[in-house]
Amino acid sequence: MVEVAAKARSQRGGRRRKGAAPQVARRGERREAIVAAALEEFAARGFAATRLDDVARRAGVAKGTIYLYFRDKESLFQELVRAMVSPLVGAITTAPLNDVPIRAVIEMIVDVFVNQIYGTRRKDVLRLIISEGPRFPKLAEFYYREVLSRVLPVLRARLTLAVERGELANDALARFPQLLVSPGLMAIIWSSLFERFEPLDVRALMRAHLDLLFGKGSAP
Amino acid sequence: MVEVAAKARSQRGGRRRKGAAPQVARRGERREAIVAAALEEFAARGFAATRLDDVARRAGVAKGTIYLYFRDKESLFQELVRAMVSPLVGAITTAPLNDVPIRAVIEMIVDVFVNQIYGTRRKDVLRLIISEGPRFPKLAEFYYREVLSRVLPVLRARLTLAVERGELANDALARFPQLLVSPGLMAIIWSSLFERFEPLDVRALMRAHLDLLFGKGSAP
Amino acid sequence: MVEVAAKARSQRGGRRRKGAAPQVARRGERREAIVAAALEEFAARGFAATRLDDVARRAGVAKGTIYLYFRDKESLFQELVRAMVSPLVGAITTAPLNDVPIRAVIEMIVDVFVNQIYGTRRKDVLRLIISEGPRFPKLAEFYYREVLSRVLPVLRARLTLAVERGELANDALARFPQLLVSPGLMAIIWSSLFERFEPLDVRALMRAHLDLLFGKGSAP
Amino acid sequence: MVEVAAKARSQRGGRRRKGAAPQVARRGERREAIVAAALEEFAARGFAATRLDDVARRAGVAKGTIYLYFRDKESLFQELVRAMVSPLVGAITTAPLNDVPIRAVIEMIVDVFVNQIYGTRRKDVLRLIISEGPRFPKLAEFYYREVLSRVLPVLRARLTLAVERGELANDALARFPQLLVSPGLMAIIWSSLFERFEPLDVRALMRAHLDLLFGKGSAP
DNA sequence: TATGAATGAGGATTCATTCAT
DNA sequence: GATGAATGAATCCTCATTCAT
Repeated sequence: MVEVAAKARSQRGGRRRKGAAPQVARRGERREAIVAAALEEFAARGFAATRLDDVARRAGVAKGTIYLYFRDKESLFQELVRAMVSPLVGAITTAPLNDVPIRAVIEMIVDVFVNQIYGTRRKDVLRLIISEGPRFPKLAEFYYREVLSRVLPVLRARLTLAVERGELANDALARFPQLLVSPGLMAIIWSSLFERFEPLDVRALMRAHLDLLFGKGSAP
Repeated sequence: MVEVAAKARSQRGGRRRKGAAPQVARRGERREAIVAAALEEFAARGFAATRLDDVARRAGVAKGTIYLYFRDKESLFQELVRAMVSPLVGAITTAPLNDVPIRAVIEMIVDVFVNQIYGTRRKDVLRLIISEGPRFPKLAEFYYREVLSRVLPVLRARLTLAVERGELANDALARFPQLLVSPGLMAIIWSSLFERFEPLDVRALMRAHLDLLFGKGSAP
Repeated sequence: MVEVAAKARSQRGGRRRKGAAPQVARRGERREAIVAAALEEFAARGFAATRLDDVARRAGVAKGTIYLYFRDKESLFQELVRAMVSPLVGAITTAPLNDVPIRAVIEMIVDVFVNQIYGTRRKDVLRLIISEGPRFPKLAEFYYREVLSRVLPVLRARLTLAVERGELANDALARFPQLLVSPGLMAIIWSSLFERFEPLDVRALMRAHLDLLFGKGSAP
Repeated sequence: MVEVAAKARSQRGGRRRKGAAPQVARRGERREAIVAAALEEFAARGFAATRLDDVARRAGVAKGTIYLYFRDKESLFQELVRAMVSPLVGAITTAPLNDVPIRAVIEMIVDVFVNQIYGTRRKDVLRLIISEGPRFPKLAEFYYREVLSRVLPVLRARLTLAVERGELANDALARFPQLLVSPGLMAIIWSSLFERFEPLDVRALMRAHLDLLFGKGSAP
């Protein structure tokens, strides 16, 4: 807003509004600040127990401001999830999977999970989907439509190809690609519940998972 | 004006039986009815969004009656989880695992999961632990203490033995027994979120999981 | 069934102005309106039997508004008492008592009681302290600390001086300054209980009290 | 009840009711136990904050039993006060006051206050009348009718006689007999609020009060 | 008579949402 | 646009009162 205002002033000799507090700049940034704050709060308390008051405070805006960007609490929640989930889909679906050995494909997926999800806020988003999904059918639907219905077929196709090519010993993974990612799910849930009692080394867990799939020591 | 207040406040008090709601007889049954109703409601709405009013109505008791059996909403929730989880532990930890081939052990575990958890209300309880655990540290602790810290070591020991005996090709499972059950977790979560878009055949999923672990067609 | 809960719970939220209730303008005035309304209600019904709903209605604000100004019912009650009591202390403790004849001092005290307490809302506040004090130890402590522990020593000192100067026939008052004000207490209690059966003329009562202390007809 | 039952059995060969817990004996005693328990609780918490549950527990009876003896909470409260207050009235109104010097009369009153009221549970009853009276018009009326309207005229008559006889220097007390007892009121209230900060010696206070009325050292 | 489990109206408190400024 | 004071519906929990046993 500061920059915008300056530009406006030079263009038409305008005047800045009286005594405004230091504001987050342009509209987009404000929205992002709210989304970021909301993620923190929703992740920490869940949907129902999160107070918009706290979201506003954390975002550095007034409570009413949230309603300038989102219809209501539920919209904020759903848009937050959408905003965090969407960017991820493209990466996987557009990668040229067929020209790469299946093990490399799977290791790439594991890598993406560890680095792009588990190591980031997206982990919290996934946890929110798991926790709150049953109460937000639209959310589950969105996730299924935007993510699963795009990623799973691609994955299934590549895995089926791998079976046909003899890259995989059997068709278990091809029929249930979910088995590929279930350890990731486990890691997310474990960390949110039992980390303090018994930490879980995700990388080691995922490597062990690969060992199970391909046999320990197989060349990558 | 002064005079009416005290009298007015004394006008409370209940009446019995509104002529509906199947009355449960003894104390134990009533408690169970409340727990059962609470499980339904908590599973459907989550902890925060569940109204004790609804629990009471579903249990066929008055709102106040719940408080004769449970200190408050949180106690009801936690005791509900405990009551559902506790009975399961004994079965696994006391089984004579060492005298049985590892594949049989694992198939038994899969069986228990499918029949004693996935096919019952315990599935919902597990989902509740996953969803609400982060907000109820005591619950996560309880589950870790009562279930994981008992079951995992036993499992780990048996899997380690299997590695030593050459029953397993590598130590991945022994180091991360979580990998054994992660498909179960996946199934629970999938069913709660995506069942309506794409049903998941748990038995087939678990069989595929076994295929991955032991190779398809290996003798059971 | 699962789907409706979250949405339903979001349907809350207020609307403004129901087209009645005199709206109070600034923040300070609103707070005062609440305090004034609370005093009326607490005085009429006592702490426990007072409904914040009624306080809000009387103050012309919504129930929730009270919580913008006071943490809870108890805070409202205690702050109300403090706000009414505090202003009074200064007057007495700063008066130059030693340069005035003891009779004048005592008559001033009687005057202050009759005009600043008995003839005002402070009478109700005192009655509240008497009635509710045993249940609000903090309140009794506050009153002792802010009022009694300041006023009594000053009074005692002046009365002791009066004995030494021969202004008083004996040291009864100096040792128990409470005797000086006990008729005032009696008046407050009598009026709250028996006014309708037998009105009590406070001024006459206090004059009779003075007659007892100094002998009737003594020069003022 | 044990004795009664034994007698009954010997008289008509009766049988005791099955498995009764050890009970407070005859009806009157039970009622008294309830009243005694109620006094403790009401004195400690006030009318509104007292739970009949606690009264029942303290009395060693079931909650429902209270309703066999008293219509409701308010009745219990009022009857409790009545039961404690009534016995006291006779003593004062029937004493042959006219044949005794006024100082002896007053000292007797002070004595009765110290020993029969301040030193007993009646102190608590008086405090309850003071605290709760405004909310229980019937109670205030009862007290006025049963106590004040009987005692005050007698007292006033004797004090007037004392004035006429020259036993008293002026008519202050005769016109406001309340002045005679206001220190007692003060003592009750002080003890309930400020005892822990500054104990009050009632006997000394009342003696000082007498000193004020009659001059220190006057022969009793 | 006595019991105490059950009832459900009542009231304190919270917080999503609105809207005057 | 931005603010945040105000609103009031919603819900937890209490406890006087009832009544089946």
